[in-house]
Amino acid sequence: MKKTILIFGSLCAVILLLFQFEQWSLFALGGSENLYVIITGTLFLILGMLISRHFYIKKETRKRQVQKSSLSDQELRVLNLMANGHSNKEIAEQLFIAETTVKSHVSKILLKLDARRRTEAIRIGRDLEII
Amino acid sequence: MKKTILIFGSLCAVILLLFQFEQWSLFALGGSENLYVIITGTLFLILGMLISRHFYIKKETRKRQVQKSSLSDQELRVLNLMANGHSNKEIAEQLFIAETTVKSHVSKILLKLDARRRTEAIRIGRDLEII
DNA sequence: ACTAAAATCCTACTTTCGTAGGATGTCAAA
DNA sequence: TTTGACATCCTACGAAAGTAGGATTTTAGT
Repeated sequence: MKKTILIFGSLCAVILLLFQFEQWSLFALGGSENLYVIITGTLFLILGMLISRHFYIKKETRKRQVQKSSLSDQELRVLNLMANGHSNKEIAEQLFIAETTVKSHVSKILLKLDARRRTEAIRIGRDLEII
Repeated sequence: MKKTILIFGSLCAVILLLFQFEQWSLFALGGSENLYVIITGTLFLILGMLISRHFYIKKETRKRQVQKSSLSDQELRVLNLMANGHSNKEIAEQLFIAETTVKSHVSKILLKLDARRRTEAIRIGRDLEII
């Protein structure tokens, strides 16, 4: 939120500066209106692109709401390995535990995240940004 | 390719029209340079946003064409539904095809992406930015 | 028109995943 | 001390997922 306000404030400042520059250029450039128009237009063009870009980037990274999920540390580790495409067996090997234990963890993850499949759990985990 | 040329041509036409409008407004608005500047700037602003937007969209669609070289349209649809956590049965229902067909598609996806599990295929798809 | 790829469907089979329902041990808070 | 969450492991079963090896029909490119 604060970041948004800062960026918006900066943009307003830039706009004001541009207007200042225009007023100055009115005297400086005198009668050559064409050049003046081109410069002003170009500046606004750049500004427009920056603003557009800003909103596009915002749109992509808008889901920043990190919900503290009820997953334990180990469950989170399992979920991450799952999301990396590992099988229960592989996860067991990497965490030095039995495959049955991994299954227990997975079942609890599905329960806690209200998912019916590991792929759904992964999607939910991504949505909650806990992966 | 032809589409690109058409879009680019259209943009050039728009720019030329804008310049035309500027020349006209020089006479029409007379001494009120401030209003003139604001209008011109705004038009360029909009143009800048449109151009920027155009390139952003292009950037996204360019990645989509990388995918087309490997995965077919339907396979891509299946992969996306998979990534959303759907089962083969659910995917079949959503695409109005048989579950066996979905299995065929999934097998080909795994082959093409060199994955051994659907979760791995999802991860690879994300890495390749085709999801 | 011919051809290659895509899309559709199938049977039969193996493997992996997920559930149900336990048991045991640790460790921290009430 | 009791309670509860966490972590570990198990058997047995059913449900998905994935493989192998077909077949047919559309669709798009040369």
